[in-house]
Amino acid sequence: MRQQYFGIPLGRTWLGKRMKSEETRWLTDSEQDLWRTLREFLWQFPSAMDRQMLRDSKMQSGEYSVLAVLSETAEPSLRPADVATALRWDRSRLSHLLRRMEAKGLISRCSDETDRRGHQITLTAQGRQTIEEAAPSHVNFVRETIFDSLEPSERTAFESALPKILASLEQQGLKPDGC
Amino acid sequence: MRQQYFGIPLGRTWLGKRMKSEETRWLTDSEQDLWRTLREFLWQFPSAMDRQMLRDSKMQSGEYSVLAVLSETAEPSLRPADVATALRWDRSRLSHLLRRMEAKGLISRCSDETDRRGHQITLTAQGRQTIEEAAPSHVNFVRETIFDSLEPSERTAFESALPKILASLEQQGLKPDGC
DNA sequence: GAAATATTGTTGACGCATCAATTATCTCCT
DNA sequence: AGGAGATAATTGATGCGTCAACAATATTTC
Repeated sequence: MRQQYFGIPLGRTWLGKRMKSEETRWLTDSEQDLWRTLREFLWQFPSAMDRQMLRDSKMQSGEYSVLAVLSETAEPSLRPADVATALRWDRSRLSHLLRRMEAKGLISRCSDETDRRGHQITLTAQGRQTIEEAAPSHVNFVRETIFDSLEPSERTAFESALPKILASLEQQGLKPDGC
Repeated sequence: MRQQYFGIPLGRTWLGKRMKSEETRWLTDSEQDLWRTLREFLWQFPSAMDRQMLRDSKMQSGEYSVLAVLSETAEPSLRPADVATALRWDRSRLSHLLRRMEAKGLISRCSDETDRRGHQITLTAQGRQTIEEAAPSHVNFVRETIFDSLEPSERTAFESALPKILASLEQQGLKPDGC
């Protein structure tokens, strides 16, 4: 049988002397099928969502996320660290994005008087209008591609499985810097 | 109730006159919960996988994919278009990556005599060694984070649900250029 | 209260993905 | 045969994410 490195390596014929097959639990054929599908989903879905948002709202999905966090909070303004925590982003990525969003007029920054290391981020009127206009087509995309595709039992399975996968990611110690 | 733009907009109070609420099927509370979790998964998983591969194999996951396709084929060499089709990538992305991989010595390119527009891509000995060494830790990561987290019923649900989601993405007409 | 340490946020460099434009070659059609 | 259009692959410009390094300010510790 031919080696299968892509889905995930299957064949063991190539295993050299320095590697014992007991050390690795290779994927079965059906596990490989699922992995290939999942990998395609992980690639295609965010890519399609970005394209939809750029087409319909002239926006990147990261900007939408920031606007959403700002619009949902009860506070009049938030600090970058709060937004970063809410989105589980590292601070550097957020800082770059906030600079671009400020240049576009979607948010405004002013210095925080209580903690002068930080800033206060505020949604501008234009920022609020932007997300209000972008929201309907976005929810439409998510509903049509995700929720309309899922049977109730499948949805339940997603609800129970995804948090477990996320928890196992935590254990891997592979988080980015700022989280 | 406060607006929920992130998970996906929930509130309708902000809906202005130019937009009728009937036009958009907003998400319910429990749908929003799932969407937030899915969104985090879509972000965290590829990011953690990239970090694992960079840490353990000094490689980007895209390079792994290309090496895998080349190593799995029965042909001695492939054309870029074949690799692009297998991975569902656009040709431009692949072209840039192949240039970098050739510079690293992972693959070699020579011109195709039967169709002189194209090239033949071949896995070098170093390229084969690289993927063989990278494979065990990669499969380990996938098994520990995905398969060890899934109950049999959840796995079945993923197997039936993901292809349906992918099919609905196709219908959206949001594919990149080269696909 | 002062020094050590932690935290907040920014910046610049770099690698990668994406898009539009381009070149070279092939195929089809008359 | 010859020209129109399709296809293979590359290139350059641009924007974003990541990382390491840094500056400014808070907090902790003794």
